[in-house]
Amino acid sequence: MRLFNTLTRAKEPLALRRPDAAAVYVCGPTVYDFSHLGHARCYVAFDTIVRYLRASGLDVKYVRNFTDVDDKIIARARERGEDAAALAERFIGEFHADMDALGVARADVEPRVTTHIGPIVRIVETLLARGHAYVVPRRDAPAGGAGEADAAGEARAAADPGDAAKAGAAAGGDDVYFDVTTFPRYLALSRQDPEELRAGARVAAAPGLRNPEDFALWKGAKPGEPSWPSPWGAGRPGWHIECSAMSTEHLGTGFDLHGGGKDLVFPHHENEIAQTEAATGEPCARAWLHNGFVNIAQEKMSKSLGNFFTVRDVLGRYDAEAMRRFLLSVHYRSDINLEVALPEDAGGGASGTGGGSGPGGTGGGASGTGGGSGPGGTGGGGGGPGGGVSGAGGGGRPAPPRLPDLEHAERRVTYGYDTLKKADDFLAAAGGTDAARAAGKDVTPPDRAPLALFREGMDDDFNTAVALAVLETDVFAPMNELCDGAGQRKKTPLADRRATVARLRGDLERIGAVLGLYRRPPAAALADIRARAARRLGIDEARVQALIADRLAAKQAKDFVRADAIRGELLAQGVELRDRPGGTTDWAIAAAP
RNA sequence: GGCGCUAUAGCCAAGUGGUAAGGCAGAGGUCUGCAAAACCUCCAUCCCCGGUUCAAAUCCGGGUGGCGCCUCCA
Repeated sequence: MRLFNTLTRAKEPLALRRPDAAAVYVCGPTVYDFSHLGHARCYVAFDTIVRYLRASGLDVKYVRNFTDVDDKIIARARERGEDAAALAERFIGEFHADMDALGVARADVEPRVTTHIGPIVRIVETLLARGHAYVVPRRDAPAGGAGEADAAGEARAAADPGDAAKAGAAAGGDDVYFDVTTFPRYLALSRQDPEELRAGARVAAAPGLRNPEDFALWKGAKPGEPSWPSPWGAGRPGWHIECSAMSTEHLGTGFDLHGGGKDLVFPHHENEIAQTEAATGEPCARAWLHNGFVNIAQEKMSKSLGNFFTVRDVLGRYDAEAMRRFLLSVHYRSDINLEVALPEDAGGGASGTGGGSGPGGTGGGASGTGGGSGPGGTGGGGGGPGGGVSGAGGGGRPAPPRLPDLEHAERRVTYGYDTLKKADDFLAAAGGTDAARAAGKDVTPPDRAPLALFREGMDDDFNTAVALAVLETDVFAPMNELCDGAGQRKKTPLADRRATVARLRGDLERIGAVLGLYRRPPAAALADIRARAARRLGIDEARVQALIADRLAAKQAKDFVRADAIRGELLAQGVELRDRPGGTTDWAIAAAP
C-alpha cells in the first residue's frame, strides 16, 4: 500500500508503527453550524480510507475530534442568545445525522476539547517548562482599543465599546504563546520560508509577542466567554493545541496517519507538529494526508463567498448515496467541482438575456445560491428543508439550482442497483447464491478479477476513481451480460453464468463495504432514489401509475397511437417508461435535457 | 511577493518510462409494436518550447493558463 505524504511530498509505502495496526487521527469539525459539502468530502474520504485499512486486515483506531469551544462558536451563540455549550452540542448531533446519512461510520474515539482541558493544560505547562512557550501577561487597559491580545480578525471586539470596557474590568487570565524560533523544524510541513512568511503576512502581529509568527496556546478569558481555570488564570485553549493534546492522549506519538483538509496544512497542522514534537521530543505523525476542496462552479466554496451548500439541504433533494458516489469519483487529494445549473423556470419570460445559457447561467447560479443561505436564512428558516420543498407552491423563493453532477451520480447509482436487482433475481431462480456458486464454475478472466483490481487501485493512494471504474467495468457490466445471456457469453453454460454472477455478487459486497456504496436492498434503494427525484422534479407518482394503466389498456387494444402519446406526455415531464417482459411497465426518471 | 498544487477527448476523470482505465455525451448494431433498459462496436497521442532516454502524458529546465495557502476554514 502506498500513499502520498504531505510531509515528504511523495508517494511512499505505508510504514506502520505496529505492523498489524493503524492509528489514525483526522481533524474534525468546529461545531457551530450545519456541515457543508466540504466537510462531507473530507469525512467521506477518510471514512473510506479507514474502511479500506480495516478491510486490509489492520486493526484501526480512528480518532476524530470535535472542536466545541472556539471564537466562532462563541460568536454564533452570542448572536442567537444561546448557550455556547448547548449550541455546540446541538450541532454535534446534526453532524452525526448528516454523516450517518452519508454512510460515514462513527470514529472509534470522538474527543471534544471541553473534555480534554486537563491534557491541554498539561501540554502547555510542558512547553513552558521546556522553554518553547511564554506567558503574555494580561493587560488591564487595552490601550488604543485595538490592542487586545488575540491577533487577527478581532476587530469586532475593538469596535464594541461595551465589550472593551468589560474586558478591562474583568479578571481574565494571561495568554500563553508558542515561540516558533525554539522549534527548528517549524514550517517543514508547509515548506515555507520564515522570512517570506513574515513579509507576506496580511495581518499585523499582536503586541507582546516575541515573533510575529508565534501563535496562541492558551487565551485568557474575556467576560462572558466559556473559560476554565489554569495556572495562567481563567482562559481557554488556542485552536491548534487541542489537536496535539487529543491526538497524543488517544494515539500517543508517532501515530500512523494524520488527515484533514488541505487548508489545514498551514497553520493548523504545522503548529500541531511544533507543539507535539516540542513537548514530547517525539515525532507527531508518520504520514500526513490532505484532501482537496469541493469547489462550486469552479470557485472555492466558502461562507464569505456565500456559495456554500449544506449537506442537509442537498440531501433533501438528492440521494445520499449519490452524493457519496460523487465525492468518491475524484481522487481525494484533488479538488472536485460541483456544477450548478439555473433552474429551468427562471421566472418571467425571456428578459433580454436571450440565448446565452452558458457562462452567464453558471455565474447566476452561483450567486443565486447565496440568496438562499444568507445569515438570516441559516437561522430558523434553515431548519426544515424538507418542508420547503413540498409546500413551496409558486411563491416567492427562487427554485433551488439543479446540480447536474449529483443527477449524474444518481443515475450511476441507479444503474448499479438495477444491475444488482437483476442479479439477485437471476440467482434466486437458481436457488440462491450458494447453490448457484456451487453449481458451476467462475468464468471471469483471471486478469479481470474485481477484488484484485479494486485492491490495486486502492493500494495506490486510495484511488477511489479507479475503484469505481472497476465496479462499472468488472462487476456491473459482466453481471448484466451474464444475467441477460447476451453478447459473447451467450454460449456460456447457464450453471457457469450463475456461478460467476454469484461470485461477482460476493465481490461487490466486499467492495461496497469499503466504498460505502450498494449496501441497500436493491428494490428499496431504487424506489427510494426514484421517489426523491420525483419529489424534486414535481412528478406525481400516482398520476404516473394511472397513465401507465391507461397505456397498457391502449396497448392491449392495439391503439399504439394512444400508447405512444402517453409515453410522449410522460417523457415531457421527465418520466421514461420501460416495458418489461410479461406485459408490465415500469418507469424511471429520464436523463436531464 | 513567498510557498504549494495543477493543465489528459465536447464534458467528468484515472494513468510517475514502453505505443492513453472508466463514466457522460455522440455514431453504428443486437433486442423492442415503438421506445427504454441492457449488451456489443467505434470515438484523444496527453497546454507550449527545449532537454534526458532505445523509449515520456509520465523525468528535468523554461514558458503560458487555472487553483490554493500565507487571516477563520474540510
